[in-house]
Amino acid sequence: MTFPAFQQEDVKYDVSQKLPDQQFLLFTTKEEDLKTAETKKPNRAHEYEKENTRSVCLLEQKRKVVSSNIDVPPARKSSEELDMDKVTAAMVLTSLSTSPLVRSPPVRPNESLNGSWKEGGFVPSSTSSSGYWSWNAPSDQSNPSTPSPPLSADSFKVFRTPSQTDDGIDEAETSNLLFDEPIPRKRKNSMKVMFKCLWKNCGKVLSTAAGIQKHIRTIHLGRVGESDYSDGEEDFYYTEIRLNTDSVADGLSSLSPVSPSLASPPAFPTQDAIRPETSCAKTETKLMTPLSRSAPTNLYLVHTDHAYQVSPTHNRPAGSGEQKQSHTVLSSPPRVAFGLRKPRGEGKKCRKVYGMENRDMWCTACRWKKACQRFID
DNA sequence: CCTGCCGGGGG
DNA sequence: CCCCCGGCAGG
Repeated sequence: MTFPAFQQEDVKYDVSQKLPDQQFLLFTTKEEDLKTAETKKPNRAHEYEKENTRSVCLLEQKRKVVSSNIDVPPARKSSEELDMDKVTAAMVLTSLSTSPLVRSPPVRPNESLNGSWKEGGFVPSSTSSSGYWSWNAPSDQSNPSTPSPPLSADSFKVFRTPSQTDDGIDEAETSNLLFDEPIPRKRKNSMKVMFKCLWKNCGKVLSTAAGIQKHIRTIHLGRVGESDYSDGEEDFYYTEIRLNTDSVADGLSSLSPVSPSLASPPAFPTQDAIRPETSCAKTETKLMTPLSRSAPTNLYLVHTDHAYQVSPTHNRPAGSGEQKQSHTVLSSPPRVAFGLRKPRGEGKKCRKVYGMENRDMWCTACRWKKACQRFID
């Protein structure tokens, strides 16, 4: 009698906070559907996938709704963050409008060069719950001053004259060498790496990846309780930017068709692409958003991340690959460059797993003779 | 050989 | 879009 109200309140709050978990519900439900369907109609496997994608979108929307409806509990921000915010916001704007952005070649932790992932494939480590984040969290902690995400400097590759394939390899190697250097000696002074929130109408800029992630997590995703937990989603809503504190020379040099010296991105391939599936992977290892794998691999050749800077409005859904393209561009595709096929996955594929007889159990991609989405290497 | 899957084409 | 499949290329 006296506590009903209290309880209600409690529940309400709980629900909203937990919304993200809805995802699992969706999937679970779907799975059941699938199972029942499986016994009847062939071809549902692929529908399952469709649904899956849809679910993700749904979830996405829900989150947005939640984050805007709920008055997100005052996320705790460090005063540092706040200051950064203001001071840099202006800088960012200026720099954005003045020159093309140049991503700092992120200093890659060795692990990423030969870790559990390779060439765009990313195998979530099963040993730790945070495995999916191997690049993100760790690099952040150990390297507070360096950008962690696979960021890229973008554009110049686009200007390169399409040369033969060997060239690509060459470049990749060169890049790798450069990684060892602390930083591309050319222009590193007075460069500040910041992270900008891409959430609609936000544009917050923080100095650390961790900071921006937390920001997104708490403010936009409405995950307040679990400040540590991260399914990687935040990464979709921020991008790295470089602030030139003293000149514009930077922007110019980046435009120069001949500045391979700069193009020294960590061999950090399409890992982002995996991100979308990260959450799913937890429960459903075999499912992932379409394109997540193949798209990025192809796109990084063409993409200039400007589009994304300007219109951070879109969400990750299907085009997951694109969203993060900005980060991926600079990263030199390991040993593959232009027109070269990607190394070909080696893991089991639908065809092998289910056999020709059960073709209808294959993932859509496999059925279409595309890169398998279910058993990613 | 077999197999993954790109590129391209048809509905 | 969704779907197929020729044919190339790695193993």
